[in-house]
Amino acid sequence: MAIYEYDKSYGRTLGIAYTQVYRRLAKYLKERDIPVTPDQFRVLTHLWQNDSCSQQHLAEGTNRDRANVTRIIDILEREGIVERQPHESDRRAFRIVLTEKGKAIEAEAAECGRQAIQDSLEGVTPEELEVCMRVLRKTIQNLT
Amino acid sequence: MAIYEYDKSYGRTLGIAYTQVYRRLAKYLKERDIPVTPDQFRVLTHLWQNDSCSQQHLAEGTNRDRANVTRIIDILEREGIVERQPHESDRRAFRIVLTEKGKAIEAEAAECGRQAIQDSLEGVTPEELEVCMRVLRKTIQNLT
DNA sequence: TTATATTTGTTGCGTATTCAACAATTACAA
DNA sequence: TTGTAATTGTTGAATACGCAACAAATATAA
Repeated sequence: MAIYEYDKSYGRTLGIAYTQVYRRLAKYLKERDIPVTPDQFRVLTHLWQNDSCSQQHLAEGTNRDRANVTRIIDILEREGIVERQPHESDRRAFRIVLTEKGKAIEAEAAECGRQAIQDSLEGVTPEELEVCMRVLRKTIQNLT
Repeated sequence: MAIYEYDKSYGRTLGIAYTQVYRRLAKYLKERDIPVTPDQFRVLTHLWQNDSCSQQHLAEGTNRDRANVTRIIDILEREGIVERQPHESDRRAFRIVLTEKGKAIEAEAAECGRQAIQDSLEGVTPEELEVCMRVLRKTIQNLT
């Protein structure tokens, strides 16, 4: 069997590219003293676009499981960034709402995200990016 | 400010695509009763191509830090898949070597990897994949 | 209405990840 | 050669992730 170059495979390249973007985002957030990790950022983006949704909804929207969301909300709540409020009609669920602090963070945190992505795409043409995004979306679709 | 669609960004799409491939690989490994996680798989691929290297070398080759490699090697050693052997000329370092079991796993595990990638790329043309890989490599280069 | 199934969130467990600090060893410069 | 760097691996702490099991609440079927 010919040697398979694992480290040049699609899966590996994808993994390393993602990790690098993740670390860059973490770096920018830390530099600006925004007390949020990239994973928490992911949950927050969903809330910025969709405030006061349930943890279940957050889990679906961030491609994670409920247990995970429980713990991330625990931390965000401890940091005073979100609050758990009772759901009006379903006593199993919470409504996760942004606090003022949580809302105030958005502009700067979003700038970190934009900057990380901009860094990562330097020298890439819009056409190349379009094809790349299409492939990534296709991958997601194929595996979902 | 216009609403920024975080969930359609390059960073998010990259993250979700990677997670999906990761989960698919985990699924295939589990189905075949290969006692290795995708993260351990990553370390193993490096050893299959480059046996008996140091943990530092493994960390560089897998885009992780040394602490991480220490713990993954702990697990792989406990599972009887690799062994720590003393380095001939540097008493700080180990040589990580595959056991027979570690070598025997390769064929089947590699098949899991290939299958996961094949699943993820169904319907993607070679030309599209080429562009996508170029963008991903560029991202890695930009952020390294 | 009542019994059963499903949904929502939580918790335990094992693994993964980064950061910072540390000891032992090695490399290097004065 | 001796004192200072740097390197290698380890550990602790905090966060993250997926899976399985669980209780409480809700939905649904008999």
